[in-house]
Amino acid sequence: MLSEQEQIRRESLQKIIAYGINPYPAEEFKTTHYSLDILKKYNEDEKVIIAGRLMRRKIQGKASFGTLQDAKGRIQIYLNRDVICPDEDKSMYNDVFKKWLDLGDILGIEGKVFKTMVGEISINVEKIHLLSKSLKPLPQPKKDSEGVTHDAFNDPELRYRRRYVDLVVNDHVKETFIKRSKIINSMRKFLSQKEYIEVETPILQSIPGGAAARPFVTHHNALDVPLYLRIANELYLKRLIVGGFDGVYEFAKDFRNEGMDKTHNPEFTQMEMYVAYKDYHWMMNFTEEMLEFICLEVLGTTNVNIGGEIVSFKKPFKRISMIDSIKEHTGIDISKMSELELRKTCEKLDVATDASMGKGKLIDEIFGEKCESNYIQPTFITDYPVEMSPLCKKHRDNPELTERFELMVNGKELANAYSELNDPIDQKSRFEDQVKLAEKGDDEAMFIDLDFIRALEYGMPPTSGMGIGIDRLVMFLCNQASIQEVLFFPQMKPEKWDTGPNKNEYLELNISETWIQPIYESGYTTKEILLEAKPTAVHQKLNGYRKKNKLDIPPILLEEVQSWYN
RNA sequence: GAUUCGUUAGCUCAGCUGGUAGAGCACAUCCCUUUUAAGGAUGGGGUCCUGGGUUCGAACCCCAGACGAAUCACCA
Repeated sequence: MLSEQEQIRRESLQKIIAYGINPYPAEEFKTTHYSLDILKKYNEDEKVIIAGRLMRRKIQGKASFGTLQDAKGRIQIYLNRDVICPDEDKSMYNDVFKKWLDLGDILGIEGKVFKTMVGEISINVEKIHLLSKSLKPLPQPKKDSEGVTHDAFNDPELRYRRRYVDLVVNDHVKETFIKRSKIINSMRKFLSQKEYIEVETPILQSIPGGAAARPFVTHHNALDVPLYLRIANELYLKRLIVGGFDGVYEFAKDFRNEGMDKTHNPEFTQMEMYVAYKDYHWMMNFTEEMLEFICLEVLGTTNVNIGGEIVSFKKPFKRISMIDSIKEHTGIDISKMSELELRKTCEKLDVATDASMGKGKLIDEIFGEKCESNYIQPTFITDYPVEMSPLCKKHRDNPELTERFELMVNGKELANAYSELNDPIDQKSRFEDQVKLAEKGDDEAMFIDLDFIRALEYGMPPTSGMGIGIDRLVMFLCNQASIQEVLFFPQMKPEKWDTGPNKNEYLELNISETWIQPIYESGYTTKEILLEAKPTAVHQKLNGYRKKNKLDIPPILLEEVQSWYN
């Protein structure tokens, strides 16, 4: 059922076609300017051609004002009847513009630049072209002279499901996504300046490796094998290092079949990179250099407002080992503790544990509970317990630790990096430990990837690798608290659509075509629902519907309704 | 997964103690040749998320469900 406004727009569409205008023309429309160009450089009487969406219209007799919104901004247009229609025939203004065009229509405008009496740069329209008719009314937020928005389009569900509307109507949304693009470009520029190679690796993987997470499963028909959407691309990028590239990186969509919240979406973007002959100390320097570069290039400053805190991305960032961090925040030195002592410490600190947790997991819990959220300013946390990191090289000074760092910003993980494990024998035994975890029921334990082991057996140079969450980085640099604000189309439950009546079902009952839609619209959406109702009630409801919608058909007779029930 | 909140016109939202469904913008008609959030006048527009229940009577109370948001838990 169309709303009144939608019906009116469809009627206007018909009138436009009857008048001889194609509402959806095929031809290229050549523009000379963007709105922004005209506003930036005022050239009185300059002839311009622009295209965009009509966002405001104010008709005042023979003159009208409007606002045209294009990809770069908005500009006011002025229409005078006798300028648009210099001849006798005034229908282009009186009918087409005033009656049949609507807010939201895409128009091409030819005219001359001028300033109104109030001094606003505008276009005096000489010719108007309909480029696409809009059949659904847009929300109409208004900004007042103090910059306060009234009637903002701000229902999150509508905004995410109809992002196209959100983008048309909410300027700041577009800005966020433009900035996202700039951040990614800037990172790519930085990596490419180092002469690393941008690569692409499989998204469909038969063994989902490189991280601890539950995968999405799919099936390949021709090969008749299960395939997984990648949870990471780490193992493939390392194979390329084996193959002799010194530096590779990939901007990768990864997929994890886990819970969603304001920092997690089932598909998300990571940039992973691997560089041969480096270690995690080198990678820390590299990471802070890269982030500083991006901030300066995109924002022009290293001071970033994140949720009201000023966070400085000026290098160097603070570095602290996990054990020292725990010492700093709890006053307890856990470095020499046994598993039992750690468990007691957890109890004392009120950190929840369970029996399956090993030494490493216990340490990680303490850190997660007591330390992590304190790191607002960028901080490298280094030297994680070995159980947590099956793909990471053991620490050169302490075999219980690994050469790993995570970069914490605003209490959240932004990046994760290792001195990569390149000892195939050690790697195999770490994978086997994961298999044992899986057998114990850990559904996030890693799969064993024998081909990856084989690759390491051919020899991988010492390498450092790093992954950085692009969505989170964008959230930080755009000061957005929710991942949904930095993804065009965040994951949502599928929308339910009213697909209309199943006609055959009604025809089976000998119901005439003309009454099917009214029956459906009256709430009898299936045969079963209709047959459960009383014929007299249906009869009344249908004639009520006929009257209300002013249907041009005779009222239905009770006998006819009753005949459906026999 | 738990708890809380929300769902009323195209959009943003009111709607008291259960008693005929409201406003602003948008839309339509008429008037108006430079408006600045929205010139003036008049008018049309509703599956009050869905399904049950209570009641003489439900947008409102009760039960179940759908969708969304926040917090927490789980998870990187």
